[in-house]
Amino acid sequence: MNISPKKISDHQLEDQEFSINHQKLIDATIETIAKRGLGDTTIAQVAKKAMVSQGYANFRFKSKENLLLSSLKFLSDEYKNSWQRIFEDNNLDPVGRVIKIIENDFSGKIANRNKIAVWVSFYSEVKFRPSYLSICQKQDEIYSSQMEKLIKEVNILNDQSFLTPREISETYLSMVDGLWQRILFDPKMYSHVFCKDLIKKYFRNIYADEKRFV
Amino acid sequence: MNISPKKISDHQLEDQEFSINHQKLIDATIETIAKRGLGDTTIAQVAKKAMVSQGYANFRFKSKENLLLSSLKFLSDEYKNSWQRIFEDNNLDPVGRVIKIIENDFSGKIANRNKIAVWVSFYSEVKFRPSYLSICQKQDEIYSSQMEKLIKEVNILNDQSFLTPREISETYLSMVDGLWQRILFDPKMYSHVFCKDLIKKYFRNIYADEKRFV
DNA sequence: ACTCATATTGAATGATTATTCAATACAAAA
DNA sequence: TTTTGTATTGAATAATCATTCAATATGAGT
Repeated sequence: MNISPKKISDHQLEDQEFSINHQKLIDATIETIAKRGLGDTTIAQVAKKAMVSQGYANFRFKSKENLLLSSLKFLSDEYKNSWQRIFEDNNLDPVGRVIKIIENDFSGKIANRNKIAVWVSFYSEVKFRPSYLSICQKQDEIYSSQMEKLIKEVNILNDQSFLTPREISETYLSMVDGLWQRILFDPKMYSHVFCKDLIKKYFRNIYADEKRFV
Repeated sequence: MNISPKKISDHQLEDQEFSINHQKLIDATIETIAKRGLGDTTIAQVAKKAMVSQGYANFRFKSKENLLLSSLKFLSDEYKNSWQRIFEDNNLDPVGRVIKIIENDFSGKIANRNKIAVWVSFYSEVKFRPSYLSICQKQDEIYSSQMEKLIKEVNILNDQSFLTPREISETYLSMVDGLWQRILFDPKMYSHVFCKDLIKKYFRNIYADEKRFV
């Protein structure tokens, strides 16, 4: 892999959003990474899958690095939208929201093997590419703080004194990351039902009176 | 008499293990992956770090793929040795062993940022390289079953009826994977102490009478 | 129909890198 | 010392790819 980054302005970046080819290329990038891995993903393959010429793909995104970055951003935004909606849902009580969050984190749309493969590919490069880190980290901080706030609300309604909201939230986050990774190894064993049940049992154990954590 | 350099007998393969250069190259491979990432690791860099010629590195390991595989195997064995010893330690009672396992999983030798970076690099390729998967998976199965057995012993001595040993063990394993990954993002926040305390609190919550899980 | 600006192509370029192998160093035996 | 087998080198090779860009297509405005 040999990437020479080329910076583009924010304005140019916004203009990109209006092109149909822009999204076609991002989709093709994600599919290709999921199928062959980040290291074996070439512009030629992505362009072919998106049905544009190789030269065009490079021209549109200025560089391979930028295409990858845009794809990560897209995935990151998609995920964020899915949980943001739940945290802000006033029709649900705190426990109802926690359950929705769990269900979302292991829904077919989010926790499927292809998307996880892409996530893990980017994670693995985070240490070497500050641009990846900033996208992932920023999102994670928001998710993390929202989750902690939500647990705080749950704690008010359900007596629970030993563990702090921070601790419960961090435990949840690390379990999700770990289970996602395990889905890659053995998707049969780590089925969505298995993962959700495991996490719900964790909560059930903390909030013994709350029957909704089956 | 014309022996192809590609085919090496089992005897010769064992000889490899005794070669100083063999280990020098594996160490250099791990260092290079930790520093630059799997995708940007070249034979030339590894050879330079190991202070042998580029041609030699390839000759010795037959291919780059094989060098990477051998490095993964080495890391895997090193980790396995560290926990195997604890599971078999008869001087400790079950809870004592659990605590040692936690301490080992977040010791400086195991959970340092360089080694985690290498692990995650290989994990991210697992879906595309069956040879990586078989090494990682086999080890994980043993660890997993040993852990479950250990928790079973703990359960006998400490009253705990709601969660099965399997569930507790799976929760632990996923938390470790998740926390390791998080150490890559933010090693300051996810310090060894923080990680160990988080996991101990999990156990303390399950086994309320067991004071050793601080 | 013509002009001009923009979109898209695809072949050429140059850089990188795994792999090969003839040449050489080395050391042990004779 | 000479011979002989093994260890190691490093330069050449061939393959892969990101990137460039001159050429061409497209389509809107006149």
